[in-house]
Amino acid sequence: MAGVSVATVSRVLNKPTVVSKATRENVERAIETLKFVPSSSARAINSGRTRLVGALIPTLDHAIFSRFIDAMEVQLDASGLSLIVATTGYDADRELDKTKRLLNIGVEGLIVSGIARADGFQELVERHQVPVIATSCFEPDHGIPSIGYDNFQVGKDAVDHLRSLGHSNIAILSGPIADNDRTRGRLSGALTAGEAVQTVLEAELSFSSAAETSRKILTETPNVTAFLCLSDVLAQGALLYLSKIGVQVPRDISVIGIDDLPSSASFNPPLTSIHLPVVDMGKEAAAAITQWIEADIEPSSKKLEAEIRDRGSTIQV
Amino acid sequence: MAGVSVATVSRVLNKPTVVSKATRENVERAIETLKFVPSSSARAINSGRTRLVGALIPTLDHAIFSRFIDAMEVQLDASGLSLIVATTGYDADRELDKTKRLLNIGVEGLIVSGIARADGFQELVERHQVPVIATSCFEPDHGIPSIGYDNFQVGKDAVDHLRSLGHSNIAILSGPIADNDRTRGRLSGALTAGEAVQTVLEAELSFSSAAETSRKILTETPNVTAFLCLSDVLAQGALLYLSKIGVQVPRDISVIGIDDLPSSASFNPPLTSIHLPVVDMGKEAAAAITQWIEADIEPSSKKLEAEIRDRGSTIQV
DNA sequence: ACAGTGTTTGAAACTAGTTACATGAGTCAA
DNA sequence: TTGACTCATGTAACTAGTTTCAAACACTGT
Repeated sequence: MAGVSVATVSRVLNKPTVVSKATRENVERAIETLKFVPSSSARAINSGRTRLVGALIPTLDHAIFSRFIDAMEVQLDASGLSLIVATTGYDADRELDKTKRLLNIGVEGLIVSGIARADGFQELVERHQVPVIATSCFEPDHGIPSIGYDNFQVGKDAVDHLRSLGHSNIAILSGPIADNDRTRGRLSGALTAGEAVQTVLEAELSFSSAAETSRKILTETPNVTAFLCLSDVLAQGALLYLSKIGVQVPRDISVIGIDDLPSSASFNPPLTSIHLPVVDMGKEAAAAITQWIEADIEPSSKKLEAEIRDRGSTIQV
Repeated sequence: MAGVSVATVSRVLNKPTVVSKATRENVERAIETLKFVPSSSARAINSGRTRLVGALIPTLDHAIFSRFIDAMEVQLDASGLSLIVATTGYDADRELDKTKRLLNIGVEGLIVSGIARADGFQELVERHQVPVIATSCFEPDHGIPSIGYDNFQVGKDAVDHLRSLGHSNIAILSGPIADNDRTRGRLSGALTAGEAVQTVLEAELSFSSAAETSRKILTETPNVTAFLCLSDVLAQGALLYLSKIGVQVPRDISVIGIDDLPSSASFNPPLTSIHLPVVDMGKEAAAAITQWIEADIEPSSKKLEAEIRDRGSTIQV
C-alpha cells in the first residue's frame, strides 16, 4: 500500500531515522489505515527473545506471595520484562508441570519459591538453559542462587525472643509442611529451643484453622504461656480466637508471628512478628534475574535480613 | 544428526504416528542427546497463537484481586492458556501502557477490572482485534462484555440491610474513588439511602487508614449507629479500631462490609458482609475468554449474584 | 507382470518479520 | 567530466519451524 518493500516497513518500525521523511510518512500512513500490527512471534523468532519471566509460586491466595509478586512485576516492568504467574498449590508435581508449560512458552527466566524441587526440574531447566532464582529462602550451597531470608534463623529468632522473655512453655503453630521447605526451615529453627517447646501443631493458613488449632493447644497443653506462629495469618487467627474466648494477650498468653503483614501492626494487640522483607525480595529477585537475562551476570545468593518488630503481643512471663 | 529432514523432525514432534517407528526413535534419540528444544516463537509464528491471556488489575496487594487471579489462573491452565499479570496501581494511564505492552507480547485476550478505560484503550484493542472481558462489575450496555456483580446493587443491598435494622444515622467508609468505577458504583448504591447517610469518608485500603478514618467519623459525627464499609479490609480495620477504643460492635455500633473475605467470618464479632463471588468470577471470566479465543464465541454479560452474609456485626438499632 | 494402493519421507513453499549486502541516485570536489 | 561519497531503498538470505505436494517404495490383487 505504501509502495515499499517489507524491509523498509521494518526500518520504519525499528530505526525510523534511516528512512527518508517522505517514505516514512507514507509507511506510517499505511500502517495507520491498515491498522497494521507487527507480529510479536515473528519479531521474537529473529531476536530470540520473548522478554517473559515466569514465576512459580504456591498460591496467590496469601498476602505474603501476592505482595511479593506485585513488587516483582513492578520491577520487571521497568526493564521491559513481563511476568507470567503460575501457581502450584504447594504441590511439587504441579510445579513441574507448570515449569514445562512456562519453558514451552519460552520464558527467559524463572523465579521459584524455596529450594526443594521435584525430580526432573533441574534437567528441564538445564535443557532450556534458563536462569533460575530461588526466593523466600537463603540457601547459598544449592546450585541455584537464592535471594531471601534464612528461614531457620527466622524461626530461631522468634523462639529466642520468647525465651529471652522467660517463656519455657511454648506452643508452635505451624503452617502446612508438605512440599514446603520454608516452613520446615522455620520449624527447625524454632525447635532449637528444645524442651521449651511443649507442642507443635499444624494448621491450614486460615483464621478458622488457626482458631481451631489454638483451641486444641489450650486443651491439650493448658500450661503454655506463648504461641509461636510460623505465619502471621495463623498469629492473627490465634489473636482473634483468644480474644473471643476471653484469653488476654499478652497478659495470659504471648503471641508472636512470622511475616509481619501490614495488617499485623493494627491488630489488638499489635502483633509482635518477625518482619520478612518480601517487597525488597521481590525487587531484588526481579533485578537479579534481569541482570542475568540481559547481561548474563549470574547473581550470587543474597541474604535479606529479617528483623523482629516487637509490638504488644509478647510480654515477660 | 538423525539423518532426516526438518520436516520429519517436525512430524515426530507433532504427529508421531505418521512417522515410521525406526525413524521416530532415531529422531527422539537425537533430540535427547542434543537436548533439542523447539522454539516457541517459531511455532507461534506458524499457528498464529501465543496461548497467552493478559490480566490488567489494579494491584495484587489486596486479597480480593489475588483470589480472583488465582482462580483465573487455575481455570485458564486447564485450557492450556497462560496468564500474564499486569498491575496498574489504580492508574488509568498506567493501565493503557500495560495494555500496549500486553498486546505487543501478543496476548490473545484481555481481562480488565471495571468498565472505565483511558482514552485510546478501545482503539488499541480494536486494532489488535483481541477479545476483552470486564470483571468486578456488571455493565451490559458498555460495548464489552462484563462478568461480575452489580456494584450499585451491592452498595444498595448493604445500606438496605442497615435500614431494615432501623439505622438512620449511617457513616460510609469508602475506599479510594479515583480511577475506580467499582467503588463509585457501590457508593452510588449506598447513597440511595439519602438522608440516612450522615457522612462519607474516603480511606486507603489498609487497617491503619481504616482506623484513622473511623476515629474521624466518631469525632465528627458521634451520633452514627452504623458503619457501612465499601470493602471488608476497611470493615475489619474499623472492627479492630472500635474494639481497641472500647466501642462494642454491634451493641454500640453496627458494622457491615463488602467483599466477604474468608477471614471476615472469623473476626470478633464475625463480620456481616456482602459476599462477592470472586472465585466464581475468576472461573467464569476465564472460561468465557477461553471460549471466545478458541471458538470465537463472544460471551454475553453475566451478572453474578452477591448476597448478604448476616453475621454478628450488625444489629437492630 | 502390472496396475492400484498405502506408507514414508524429502523438497519446497510458507508463516512474518530482520538484516547484510548491493544498487542506484544525487552531491560535491578535483 | 569523472571519481568518491553519502543516502535511501530493494533484494535476498536468514530466523525456526509447519504444511503441502510429490516422489519413492513396498505390498496387494488380478
